[in-house]
Amino acid sequence: MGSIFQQDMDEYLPLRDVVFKTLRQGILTGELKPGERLMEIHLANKLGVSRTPIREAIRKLELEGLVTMIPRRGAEVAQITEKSMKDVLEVRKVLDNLSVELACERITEEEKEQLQNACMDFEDAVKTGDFSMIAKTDVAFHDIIVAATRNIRLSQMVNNLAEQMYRYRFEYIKDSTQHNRLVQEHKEICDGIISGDKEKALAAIEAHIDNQEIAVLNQIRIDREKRA
Amino acid sequence: MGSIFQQDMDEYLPLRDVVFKTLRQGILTGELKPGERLMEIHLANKLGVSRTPIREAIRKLELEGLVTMIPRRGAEVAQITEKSMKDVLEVRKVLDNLSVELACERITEEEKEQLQNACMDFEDAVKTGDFSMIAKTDVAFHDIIVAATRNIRLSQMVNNLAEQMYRYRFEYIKDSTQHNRLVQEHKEICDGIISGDKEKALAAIEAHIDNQEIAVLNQIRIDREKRA
DNA sequence: TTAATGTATATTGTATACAAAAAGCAATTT
DNA sequence: AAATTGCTTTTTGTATACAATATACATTAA
Repeated sequence: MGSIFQQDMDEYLPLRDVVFKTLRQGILTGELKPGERLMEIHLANKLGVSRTPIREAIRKLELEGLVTMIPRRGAEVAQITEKSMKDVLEVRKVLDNLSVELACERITEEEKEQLQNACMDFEDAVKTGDFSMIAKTDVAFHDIIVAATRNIRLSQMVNNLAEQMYRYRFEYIKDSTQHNRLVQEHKEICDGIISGDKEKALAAIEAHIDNQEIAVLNQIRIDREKRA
Repeated sequence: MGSIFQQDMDEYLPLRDVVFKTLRQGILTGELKPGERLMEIHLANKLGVSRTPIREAIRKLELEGLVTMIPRRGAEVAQITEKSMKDVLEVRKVLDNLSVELACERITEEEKEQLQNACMDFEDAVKTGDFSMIAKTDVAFHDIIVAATRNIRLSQMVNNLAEQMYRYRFEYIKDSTQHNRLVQEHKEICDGIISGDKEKALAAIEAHIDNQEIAVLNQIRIDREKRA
């Protein structure tokens, strides 16, 4: 009994969180472009809520670094510059290394299975060529790794940093010449963690991030040239 | 000319930010205790503002990890557990290492001077025994190091992590048997960075954090025993 | 034409009002 | 005595109203 009620309870989310997720999604997919102003009344009308939840959502996005506040002028979608992305990557490298290291030490047998499956799901998604599926299975794979660290704060921080780059991920994923390499990198990370071979896993994750760095910085330069 | 106007402009802060800083300060100093509920009307009356800025400040504290939200029940000051502190420290270690490493590479001559001065200020503060002065000069010292990394995001993250431990810092600083060691550690970090000797600086910062870890975890156990 | 000024409009900042849910408590029942 | 029910109070969640500021645009003067 009680299943429907329980379900209803679980599904309850304050509007501010719904708005928060919606706006974040919009920023990460590029629907809301860097520099675009986030005007409260406009958003409120669009989402069918009042200004209050909009404002509270913006406060959180502000701390996440996805929007920039200008006092008495409001919020705008944060610009992505080469510098800001290099800053993110500089931190991400050490935190991803830490994640993999801890995951090697702390992963459970159950999670090993999940990781193996996620790795295969990603491979399948790449084969189908469905971009949104590729993106989804990629996130799922990395989520299992950070969860295996047993460190919630680390998970949050790594996710937040990864998020900053999701804004470029579509371009990255669309480049199908990279696909085989991506699958190969995932497999090596997966093998390394499952076999507890830290060195192998670390080398693989480092290569993985380095390649992302090249792709993202390249994309930024392309975007800049387009504008110029 | 225009100096007063300019000053007024600089001093403008939305109430939400004033409230944010006030509440954060309250949490870090322990005036607001872990588990204590943050009731909006009560805080609004106490600070002489309406609920709106209070709510927006709480949204930010939520993302900083200083308050915990319970839907339809409101916010409370986040509990500090041994686990949560170990999580923080695990991340802090690698980010502090990164900070020192980058600072070694990127610090300017001007900053070297500032660092040297900050190091001496800290020594002086310790000699006087003024706790709030010790805390202040300690923060100033570390601020110079993170600023020297030229990585704003890293700075924010390190500061946020350090913040989590400020909640215990007073106990730590009060223990005067530690003072000489603290000064010594600061000196070694300072020397290492100024001379560009990464290994020395890294060894020193690691020892510094390790000692803080011992002190903080110890304090948590003491607090727990008090409660029991 | 450019710069400056004034006015209207749009937008944020803050306060308040109203609705919905949770918590506390007393009366009642078992 | 313990549990349950219903009522009251408190508190959050959301919407709206009002005030202060910034922006845009037209008008005027140099």
